[in-house]
Amino acid sequence: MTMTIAESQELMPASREGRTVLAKFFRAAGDPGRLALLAFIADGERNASECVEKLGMVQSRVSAHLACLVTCGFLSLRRDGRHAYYSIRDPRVLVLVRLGAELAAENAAAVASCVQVRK
Amino acid sequence: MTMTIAESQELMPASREGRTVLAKFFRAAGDPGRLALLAFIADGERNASECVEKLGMVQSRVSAHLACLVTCGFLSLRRDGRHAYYSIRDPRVLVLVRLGAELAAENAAAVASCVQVRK
DNA sequence: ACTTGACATCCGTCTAAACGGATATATCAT
DNA sequence: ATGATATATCCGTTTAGACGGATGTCAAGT
Repeated sequence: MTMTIAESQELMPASREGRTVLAKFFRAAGDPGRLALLAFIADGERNASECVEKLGMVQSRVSAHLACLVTCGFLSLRRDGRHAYYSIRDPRVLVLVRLGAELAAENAAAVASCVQVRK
Repeated sequence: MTMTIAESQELMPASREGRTVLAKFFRAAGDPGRLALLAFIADGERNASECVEKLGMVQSRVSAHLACLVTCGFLSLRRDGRHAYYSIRDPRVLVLVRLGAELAAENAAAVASCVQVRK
């Protein structure tokens, strides 16, 4: 059985549903507010109010974004009393974001000009 | 000057505009159709009609998706006569997608259930 | 028990963006 | 020159999703 180099390690799920999940995962990273949260929390565990204070987003937005990042596997949640503490769930999350940042930065002008993804 | 481990290598741009670009970049990867195109083209250089034929998307969609992937630095474009040939622009693109696929797969059920990112 | 503070959820509004059909452009063949 | 084929662009329609305000829930302090 022959296979190309690209095939030799599976790139992504072959099923439609698998790709849909992967697309959702990437879109979870595809919001500036959520990226700002990731960056802030990458610095160390943070609770929700610290995030609100630091990022100057309204509390309901921050809460929803954090919930999204937890559900999609970027953050983990630890509850303590009335506080909710968020931290990076897996170091690979940071690897992914760094790699994306690297590739995006090399193309920043072009990416910024993309009309399909406008904002 | 002290810094945390997370800070020791820059995670992402600190500026609002930089994060916006990064968010756009991730959203370019955040569409099932574009992911299917990436997977197909990862197998080897393809022209647009091959993509249309293989993926069963309408031609206008495929064309727009491919343009987006080129602009955002996922694919490179080579023109030959009336054909447009697309290939993966940088092996790191595949690394990024694989890593995303890995993380998404570990959380597939949760990701699928995320209400912030619905489909 | 009541209040306060932390967080989550609901809701209406508005913009982003996916979609497919139609059309434009450009290249090649005859 | 004409027609056919490959790709790109335009457009209207529809859904996804970001946003902030209001409200709900739940734990701690008094």
